[in-house]
Amino acid sequence: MKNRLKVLRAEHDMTQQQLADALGVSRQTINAIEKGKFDPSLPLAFKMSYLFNRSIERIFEYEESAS
Amino acid sequence: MKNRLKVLRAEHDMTQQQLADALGVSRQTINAIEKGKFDPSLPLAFKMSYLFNRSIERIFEYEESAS
DNA sequence: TTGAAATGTAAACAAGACTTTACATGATTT
DNA sequence: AAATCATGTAAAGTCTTGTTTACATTTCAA
Repeated sequence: MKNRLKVLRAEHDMTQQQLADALGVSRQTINAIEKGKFDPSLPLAFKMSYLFNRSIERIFEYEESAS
Repeated sequence: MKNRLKVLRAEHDMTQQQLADALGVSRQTINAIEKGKFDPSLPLAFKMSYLFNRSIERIFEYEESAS
Protein backbone atom coordinates (compact mmCIF):
# COMPACT_ATOMS: atom_id res chain seq x y z
CA MET A 1 0.00 0.00 0.00
CA LYS A 2 1.46 3.30 -1.13
CA ASN A 3 0.29 6.64 0.21
CA ARG A 4 0.65 10.31 -0.58
CA LEU A 5 0.71 11.47 3.01
CA LYS A 6 4.09 13.14 2.84
CA VAL A 7 3.07 15.17 -0.20
CA LEU A 8 -0.32 16.10 1.22
CA ARG A 9 1.38 17.12 4.41
CA ALA A 10 3.81 19.28 2.44
CA GLU A 11 0.94 20.84 0.48
CA HIS A 12 -0.68 21.77 3.75
CA ASP A 13 2.62 22.82 5.26
CA MET A 14 2.22 20.55 8.25
CA THR A 15 4.81 18.73 10.33
CA GLN A 16 4.34 15.08 11.28
CA GLN A 17 3.53 16.29 14.77
CA GLN A 18 0.85 18.68 13.56
CA LEU A 19 -0.74 16.01 11.39
CA ALA A 20 -0.60 13.53 14.27
CA ASP A 21 -2.33 16.04 16.54
CA ALA A 22 -4.97 16.81 13.93
CA LEU A 23 -5.70 13.10 13.60
CA GLY A 24 -5.42 12.20 17.26
CA VAL A 25 -2.52 9.78 16.88
CA SER A 26 1.15 9.85 17.81
CA ARG A 27 3.87 11.33 15.64
CA GLN A 28 5.49 7.91 15.41
CA THR A 29 2.32 6.53 13.90
CA ILE A 30 2.41 9.14 11.14
CA ASN A 31 6.09 8.52 10.57
CA ALA A 32 5.59 4.76 10.39
CA ILE A 33 2.72 5.07 7.92
CA GLU A 34 4.68 7.50 5.74
CA LYS A 35 7.66 5.16 5.78
CA GLY A 36 5.42 2.23 4.86
CA LYS A 37 5.94 0.29 8.06
CA PHE A 38 2.23 -0.38 8.33
CA ASP A 39 -1.10 0.77 6.96
CA PRO A 40 -3.50 2.95 8.93
CA SER A 41 -6.71 1.46 10.26
CA LEU A 42 -9.80 2.19 8.18
CA PRO A 43 -11.10 4.77 10.68
CA LEU A 44 -7.77 6.60 10.59
CA ALA A 45 -7.80 6.52 6.79
CA PHE A 46 -11.25 8.14 6.90
CA LYS A 47 -9.98 10.86 9.22
CA MET A 48 -7.13 11.58 6.81
CA SER A 49 -9.62 11.65 3.98
CA TYR A 50 -11.74 14.27 5.75
CA LEU A 51 -8.74 16.31 6.85
CA PHE A 52 -7.23 16.55 3.39
CA ASN A 53 -10.59 16.61 1.64
CA ARG A 54 -9.62 13.78 -0.67
CA SER A 55 -11.12 10.35 -1.13
CA ILE A 56 -9.32 7.45 0.49
CA GLU A 57 -8.59 6.18 -3.01
CA ARG A 58 -6.78 9.44 -3.79
CA ILE A 59 -4.60 9.16 -0.69
CA PHE A 60 -3.85 5.43 -0.66
CA GLU A 61 -2.98 3.11 -3.49
CA TYR A 62 -3.58 -0.56 -2.94
CA GLU A 63 -0.90 -2.99 -4.04
CA GLU A 64 -1.29 -6.74 -4.13
CA SER A 65 0.79 -8.62 -1.61
CA ALA A 66 0.87 -12.20 -0.37
CA SER A 67 -2.86 -12.54 0.26
CA MET B 1 -18.38 2.67 11.29
CA LYS B 2 -21.38 1.37 9.42
CA ASN B 3 -21.12 -0.78 6.31
CA ARG B 4 -23.31 -2.05 3.52
CA LEU B 5 -21.64 -5.44 3.23
CA LYS B 6 -24.72 -7.48 3.91
CA VAL B 7 -26.68 -5.66 1.21
CA LEU B 8 -23.85 -5.82 -1.31
CA ARG B 9 -23.49 -9.49 -0.58
CA ALA B 10 -27.21 -9.97 -1.15
CA GLU B 11 -27.05 -8.00 -4.40
CA HIS B 12 -24.31 -10.30 -5.56
CA ASP B 13 -26.10 -13.35 -4.17
CA MET B 14 -23.09 -14.42 -2.16
CA THR B 15 -22.89 -16.25 1.17
CA GLN B 16 -20.54 -15.08 3.89
CA GLN B 17 -18.34 -18.02 3.04
CA GLN B 18 -18.20 -17.12 -0.64
CA LEU B 19 -17.35 -13.52 0.17
CA ALA B 20 -14.72 -14.64 2.65
CA ASP B 21 -13.14 -16.89 0.01
CA ALA B 22 -13.23 -14.14 -2.59
CA LEU B 23 -11.44 -11.82 -0.16
CA GLY B 24 -9.05 -14.35 1.30
CA VAL B 25 -10.31 -14.10 4.87
CA SER B 26 -12.29 -16.38 7.15
CA ARG B 27 -16.08 -16.51 7.27
CA GLN B 28 -15.97 -15.37 10.88
CA THR B 29 -14.16 -12.23 9.83
CA ILE B 30 -16.95 -11.35 7.40
CA ASN B 31 -19.58 -12.14 10.00
CA ALA B 32 -17.85 -10.00 12.62
CA ILE B 33 -17.51 -7.05 10.25
CA GLU B 34 -21.15 -7.32 9.15
CA LYS B 35 -22.24 -7.48 12.77
CA GLY B 36 -20.13 -4.43 13.57
CA LYS B 37 -17.77 -6.20 15.93
CA PHE B 38 -14.79 -4.54 14.30
CA ASP B 39 -13.75 -2.67 11.19
CA PRO B 40 -11.75 -4.25 8.39
CA SER B 41 -8.15 -3.27 7.84
CA LEU B 42 -7.55 -0.74 5.06
CA PRO B 43 -6.18 -3.41 2.69
CA LEU B 44 -9.26 -5.56 3.25
CA ALA B 45 -11.52 -2.55 2.67
CA PHE B 46 -9.72 -2.00 -0.66
CA LYS B 47 -10.28 -5.62 -1.65
CA MET B 48 -13.98 -5.24 -0.91
CA SER B 49 -14.01 -2.05 -2.92
CA TYR B 50 -12.53 -3.80 -5.94
CA LEU B 51 -14.74 -6.86 -5.58
CA PHE B 52 -17.98 -4.88 -5.43
CA ASN B 53 -16.74 -2.19 -7.79
CA ARG B 54 -17.68 0.57 -5.37
CA SER B 55 -15.53 3.16 -3.65
CA ILE B 56 -14.66 2.55 -0.03
CA GLU B 57 -16.78 5.58 0.81
CA ARG B 58 -19.80 3.89 -0.77
CA ILE B 59 -19.30 0.72 1.26
CA PHE B 60 -18.31 2.17 4.62
CA GLU B 61 -19.68 5.13 6.51
CA TYR B 62 -17.46 6.70 9.09
CA GLU B 63 -18.97 7.64 12.44
CA GLU B 64 -17.23 9.63 15.11
CA SER B 65 -16.37 7.69 18.23
CA ALA B 66 -14.27 8.34 21.31
CA SER B 67 -11.16 9.49 19.46
C1' DT C 1 -39.76 -33.38 9.01
C1' DT C 2 -35.24 -34.55 8.45
C1' DG C 3 -30.97 -32.85 6.60
C1' DA C 4 -28.00 -29.64 4.84
C1' DA C 5 -26.65 -24.91 4.12
C1' DA C 6 -26.21 -20.35 6.09
C1' DT C 7 -25.60 -17.63 9.91
C1' DG C 8 -24.37 -16.30 14.86
C1' DT C 9 -21.24 -16.68 18.44
C1' DA C 10 -17.35 -17.89 21.59
C1' DA C 11 -12.62 -18.81 23.14
C1' DA C 12 -7.75 -18.99 22.39
C1' DC C 13 -4.49 -17.48 19.69
C1' DA C 14 -1.61 -14.80 16.01
C1' DA C 15 -0.78 -10.66 13.56
C1' DG C 16 -1.19 -5.86 12.77
C1' DA C 17 -1.97 -0.99 14.36
C1' DC C 18 -0.78 2.24 17.66
C1' DT C 19 1.36 4.31 22.18
C1' DT C 20 4.98 5.68 25.15
C1' DT C 21 9.61 6.58 26.09
C1' DA C 22 13.80 7.43 24.40
C1' DC C 23 17.62 8.56 21.65
C1' DA C 24 20.04 9.82 17.23
C1' DT C 25 20.55 12.61 13.05
C1' DG C 26 20.19 16.62 9.94
C1' DA C 27 18.85 21.32 9.12
C1' DT C 28 18.06 25.99 10.94
C1' DT C 29 18.66 29.64 13.53
C1' DT C 30 21.04 32.53 17.02
C1' DA D 1 29.24 26.30 18.45
C1' DA D 2 24.94 25.63 20.78
C1' DA D 3 20.12 25.27 20.83
C1' DT D 4 15.99 24.08 18.53
C1' DC D 5 12.98 21.80 15.29
C1' DA D 6 11.71 18.07 12.23
C1' DT D 7 12.45 13.56 11.17
C1' DG D 8 13.96 8.52 11.67
C1' DT D 9 14.05 4.62 14.46
C1' DA D 10 13.74 1.10 18.20
C1' DA D 11 11.83 -1.63 22.07
C1' DA D 12 8.13 -2.92 25.01
C1' DG D 13 3.62 -2.89 25.71
C1' DT D 14 -1.64 -2.41 24.56
C1' DC D 15 -5.54 -2.84 21.69
C1' DT D 16 -7.68 -4.17 17.36
C1' DT D 17 -8.06 -7.16 13.48
C1' DG D 18 -8.17 -11.70 11.81
C1' DT D 19 -7.64 -17.14 12.29
C1' DT D 20 -8.95 -21.61 13.85
C1' DT D 21 -11.93 -24.76 15.92
C1' DA D 22 -16.16 -25.67 17.51
C1' DC D 23 -20.92 -25.61 18.46
C1' DA D 24 -25.82 -23.61 18.39
C1' DT D 25 -29.56 -21.67 15.78
C1' DT D 26 -32.16 -20.43 11.68
C1' DT D 27 -33.73 -21.44 7.07
C1' DC D 28 -35.08 -23.89 3.34
C1' DA D 29 -35.28 -27.65 0.10
C1' DA D 30 -36.12 -32.66 -0.39
